[in-house]
Amino acid sequence: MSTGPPVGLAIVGATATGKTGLAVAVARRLNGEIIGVDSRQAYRGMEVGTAAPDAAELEAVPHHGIGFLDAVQPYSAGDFARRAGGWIREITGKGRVPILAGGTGFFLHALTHPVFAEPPMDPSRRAELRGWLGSLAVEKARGWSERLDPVWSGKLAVLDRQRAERAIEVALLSGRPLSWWQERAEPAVEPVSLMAFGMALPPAIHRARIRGRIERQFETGWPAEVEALRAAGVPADAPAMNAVGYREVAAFLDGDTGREQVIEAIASQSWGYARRQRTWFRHQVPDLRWLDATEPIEHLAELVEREWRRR
RNA sequence: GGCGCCGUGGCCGAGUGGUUAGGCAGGGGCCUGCAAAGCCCCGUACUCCGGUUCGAAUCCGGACGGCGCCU
Repeated sequence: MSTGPPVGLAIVGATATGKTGLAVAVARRLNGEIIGVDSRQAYRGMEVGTAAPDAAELEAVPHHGIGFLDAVQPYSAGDFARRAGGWIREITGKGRVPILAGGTGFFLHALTHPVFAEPPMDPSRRAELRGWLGSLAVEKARGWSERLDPVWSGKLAVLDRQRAERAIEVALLSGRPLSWWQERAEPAVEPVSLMAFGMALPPAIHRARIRGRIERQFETGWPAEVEALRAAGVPADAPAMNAVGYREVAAFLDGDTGREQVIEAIASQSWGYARRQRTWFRHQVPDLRWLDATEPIEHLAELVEREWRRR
């Protein structure tokens, strides 16, 4: 992946393919530490719903990037890349092996193919701008984006709202179009080279695992977790709250939908997410070595260990 | 056995002589800081066999299947 000898391992794949377990097993063999590449497990108080590493796993191997943010704090690809860069240096400095594990492909990408160093943008102006943009019709936003940054706006087959707004924001707040920054600005971090493995599962088995996991999550306190987040005053539109299932569990708590129905809905959401992940890894991570995730974890860990040592 | 109603793509469901309904499910894809997010694309189906017609999923007849009622 990227140029140069790999400084660490990456274990990626769609949800519920067993990344966490494999990462821990590999870390034990290689004297490694794990860096969570997960935009939602990064939040505190969402352990159950995001299927974050459990206490035993956290104790067995040092983890970074897991459960360290409040639900209201934003977490972006750039944030991740900067932090991960630091964690990697720290781990490597101890003579240990960094193992990047998780399903947020874009975050990993921001590390191997760094995003540009973003100029500072006034937060209050930004908030104000966002408010205004939110009230715009998509076509309007698209129009502004095209005017402020025709280069960027012409790149995508279809300019969606999120990206149009981003282009407008950067152009207005930084004084330069997004495409300018992308082309000329310094990268946010030094590119990192990793040896990447992907966990793959046949569809039927994968679906069954997803389904089973959701049921387990319900049994191990997902509803209570959502209850606690609400009690803590976390608003429904907090950055962390659009994680798969949280809205559904909230509806369940309110008595709007039955348990079976909610589980069904979450399974369907998760499957859609898993598909997007698969597509991403398939196309965005070159030299990804696919692993048959139906194999026993220790067997896979041994395989990864061998590959790593041979590097 | 008789009478009536119905038979649309994986499912649901409009249409009723000549344009791709639509929804769900499923699949493929995009992605330079909201990424567990956001977004794009993909199915010519009408139970079967005859007939009427320039033309039928749509009309007529029959077969088969389902449902209901009757004897």
